Amino acid sequence: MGATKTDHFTETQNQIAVLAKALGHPARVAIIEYLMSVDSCICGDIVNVLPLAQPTVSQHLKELKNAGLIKGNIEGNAICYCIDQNALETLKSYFSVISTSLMKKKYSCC
Amino acid sequence: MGATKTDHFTETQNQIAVLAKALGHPARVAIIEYLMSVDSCICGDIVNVLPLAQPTVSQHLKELKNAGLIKGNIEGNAICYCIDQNALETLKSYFSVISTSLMKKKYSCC
DNA sequence: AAACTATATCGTAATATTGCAATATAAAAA
DNA sequence: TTTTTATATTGCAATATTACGATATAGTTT
Repeated sequence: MGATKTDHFTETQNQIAVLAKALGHPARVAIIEYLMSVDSCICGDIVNVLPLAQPTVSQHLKELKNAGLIKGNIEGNAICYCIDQNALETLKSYFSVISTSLMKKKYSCC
Repeated sequence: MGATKTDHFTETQNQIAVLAKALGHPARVAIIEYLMSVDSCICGDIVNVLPLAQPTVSQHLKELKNAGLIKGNIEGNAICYCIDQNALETLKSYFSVISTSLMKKKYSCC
């Protein structure tokens, strides 16, 4: 069918999946890294940095925004995008907990 | 066209995207969480824990394995799956660096 | 106002994902 | 050896994603 059964999973599982899915494309990872590399949020530029056509980049930005990973403000002519710190913090915490917990267990049967 | 332009991005960008994509479905997040919740790696059970049919679960497991997030060993009748610590460590580090770096910048123009 | 700039949306083709019934495989138990 | 148990594979339908040309929108500059 192709439609994800969202309602069968926990809030957290769905939230992590949404964030992870948004980062499940190298272009979108590249966008985040670019937004990191510039000190403040940046208006424009993003299209010129990526090896993709403008509509494609626009679409990727939309997906990042829908997932809550970035925010965008209209700034006159251009649009100012920047990373949503909360979303990144969520991912950091989630994987920190898992990874740390794994190390404590020293579990390695495979 | 629908085919990701993998070759235009960095090694890291592609690696993170592969791992993130694998976690881009709540069922696969749930699988990781279940593997965490049991102390050692577990043979069987996974199908009974998820609200999905056996072939669907099998497919999700395959994707997690292809992405390098889990490992599987044949254990007689059953198969023993467990989390690949390295992959989780990679994700932890990646998001830690970004999140910490963001906090230092205290960048919040949007 | 006309031209330019930055970004979004529409339409569409190619491909990928999700889900499952049916079936295959292979080890274990009877 | 037949049956049971655990998992994988195949085939297929429904849907989603990726990419981009063409076009729209809206602010800026001239």
